[in-house]
Amino acid sequence: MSNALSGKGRVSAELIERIRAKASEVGYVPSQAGRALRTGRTGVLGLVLPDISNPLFPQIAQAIEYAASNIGYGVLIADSRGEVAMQTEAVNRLIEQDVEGIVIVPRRGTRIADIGCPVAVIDSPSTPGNTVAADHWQGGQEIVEHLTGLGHRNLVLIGNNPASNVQNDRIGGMKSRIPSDGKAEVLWIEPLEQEWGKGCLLGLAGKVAEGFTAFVAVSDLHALRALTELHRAGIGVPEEASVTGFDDLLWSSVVTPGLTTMRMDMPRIAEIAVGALARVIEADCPETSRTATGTVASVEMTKVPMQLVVRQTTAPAASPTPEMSPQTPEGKCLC
Amino acid sequence: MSNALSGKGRVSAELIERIRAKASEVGYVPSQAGRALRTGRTGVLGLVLPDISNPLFPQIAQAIEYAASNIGYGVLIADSRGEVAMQTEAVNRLIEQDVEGIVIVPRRGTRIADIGCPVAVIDSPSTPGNTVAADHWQGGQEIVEHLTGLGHRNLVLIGNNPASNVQNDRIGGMKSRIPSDGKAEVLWIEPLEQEWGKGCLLGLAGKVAEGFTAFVAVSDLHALRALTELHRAGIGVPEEASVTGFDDLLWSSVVTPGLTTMRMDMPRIAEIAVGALARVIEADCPETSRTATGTVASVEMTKVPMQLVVRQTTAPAASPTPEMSPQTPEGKCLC
DNA sequence: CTGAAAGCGCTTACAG
DNA sequence: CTGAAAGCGCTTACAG
Repeated sequence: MSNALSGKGRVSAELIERIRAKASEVGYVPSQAGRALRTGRTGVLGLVLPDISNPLFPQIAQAIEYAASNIGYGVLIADSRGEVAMQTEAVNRLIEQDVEGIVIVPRRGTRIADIGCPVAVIDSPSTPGNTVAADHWQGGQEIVEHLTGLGHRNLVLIGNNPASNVQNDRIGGMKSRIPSDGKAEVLWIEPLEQEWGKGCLLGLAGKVAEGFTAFVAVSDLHALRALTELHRAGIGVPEEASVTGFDDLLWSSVVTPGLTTMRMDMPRIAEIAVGALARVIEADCPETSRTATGTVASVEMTKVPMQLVVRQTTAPAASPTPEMSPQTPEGKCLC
Repeated sequence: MSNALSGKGRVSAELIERIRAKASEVGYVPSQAGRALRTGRTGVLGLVLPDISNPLFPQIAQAIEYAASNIGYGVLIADSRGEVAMQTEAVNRLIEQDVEGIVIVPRRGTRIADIGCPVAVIDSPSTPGNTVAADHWQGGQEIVEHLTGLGHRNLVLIGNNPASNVQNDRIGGMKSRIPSDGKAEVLWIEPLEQEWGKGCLLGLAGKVAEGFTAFVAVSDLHALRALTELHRAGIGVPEEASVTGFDDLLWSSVVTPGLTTMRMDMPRIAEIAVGALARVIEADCPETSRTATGTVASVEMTKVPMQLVVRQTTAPAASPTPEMSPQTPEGKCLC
């Protein structure tokens, strides 16, 4: 009977008739609850995010939601608000809500225990038990290659947390591409978890005086800070110094000059994470109803390349091979 | 029997025994699916967001999730990706997933049709059928009062979309507080939906020459743009001109000088929206099982005041009543 | 006061 | 090839 609706059995005139009948009845919506109970499938994935201070939140959440809805899953969010304890609690809440799998962007330094449902972890490739991540190392390499290609030799690398896998990967990649005739200095600008300097300086002007011509930050936030400090010190960007960031946050294209940065391919990352989850869920399901266990161990870790976004904060310092003219902003200006 | 677990009936030794038995069985999790089917309650709310380009996304999502989980609801997200058609589709997807109510942050200019489930709308107070919103008008008033209090008389108001209720409320509020001995000029800086100026200027330096001393933007994004343009033009902020934004986006405290801005009380807004939903859901439910209809009409529109956040981009222009010293950044500096 | 039974809406083997 | 029945896990009136 309901085969008509689901299109399983073979009906012809009946099919159309039934569908009409059902559809006309004040908009029949085939309650997920009943289906869920019967099939053990809820069609819902959980998404656990670290905390609001992560400016990538929107990109991640949107990408996961998109990838999930594309293959017919809903996404239940849970925010761990930066506390490790909350992260576990968030996971439990999601499980109680019958999610079939969980995508988790772990809080820094957190290991994900083997909970009783499939899990996909999005973090740095250096994180053990990870599922998918941007290739931060390669990102670091590319941004430095971009700068050295422009002729820069002396770079200041700016990070704020030596304990972060993501930042270490990025900086490691950067270092690996410093040419033999160049040098790099790492500037860790903040004790962990601390409010940012309000008016306190990093001494970037001094670095310029020392001969550094490029400031390579591990995030756009740091780059923005460097940018404003250089502005204040009267150092022209990109004429006298180049600045780059990471992540291509929303405002990065808005500041003047626009920030050169590396972008993660979040849609791809999300697709892989959600796809991996869907695979084990759909393989697991016929057998074990709602006791689907185990992490997504079968899926080996995937690294997704990052993409260089060249804007106006990078330019030839003393360019032997000028890759592009920073004087020509792409896009027309209608002001 | 299961009364023991739920704590309804009165059992004493039995209670403890049962709980032990259940709890020991590989961690009994009282499947939402069964409960949902029986009670018609899924305990899940939907959240429909406009699109990723809204930098408030994280604040909103986090606040809603927090408010919802506080009163025992989960949050299923749906992103309308900026398309009006997708918004309806997103709502339908959520309904199919048996959400009991929907919080919707509508796409600009969209009216929410009466769908078959309780809805709470978060938008500008000027939007008809709204449930709760920040008091953007009052926000505009306060930011201008802050500036006039510092002695500013000639203000440039910066917006980008005259069709936005939010922006109009903010600018309306601003205008209403321009003193009789002052003047205000509105600068609409962008044709709708257009890529931002990459290097193209707003002519802010000219405004300064004309005697304007404060630039009051409807969003931090615009303020940041103004800030960088003034920097480039060699105009000191806040010495020669003050700049203010709106929304207190993440990076607003990071730029140097920190951006003075108005902040929405998102936790409060979320609490009201979710609370309104919960009220009609829980009132509605005993009678109509899963056919809970109607919008949250019973809840009259609520305006939540915005809060001034003073940082370093505002200062006395020619201050008759200096409210605070901008030279003293709050917070210690450990650099 | 406690335990067995009915039924929420669905799907899917199973009998007709 | 089609229609009636069983059962997913829960809750809640109802009989003992």
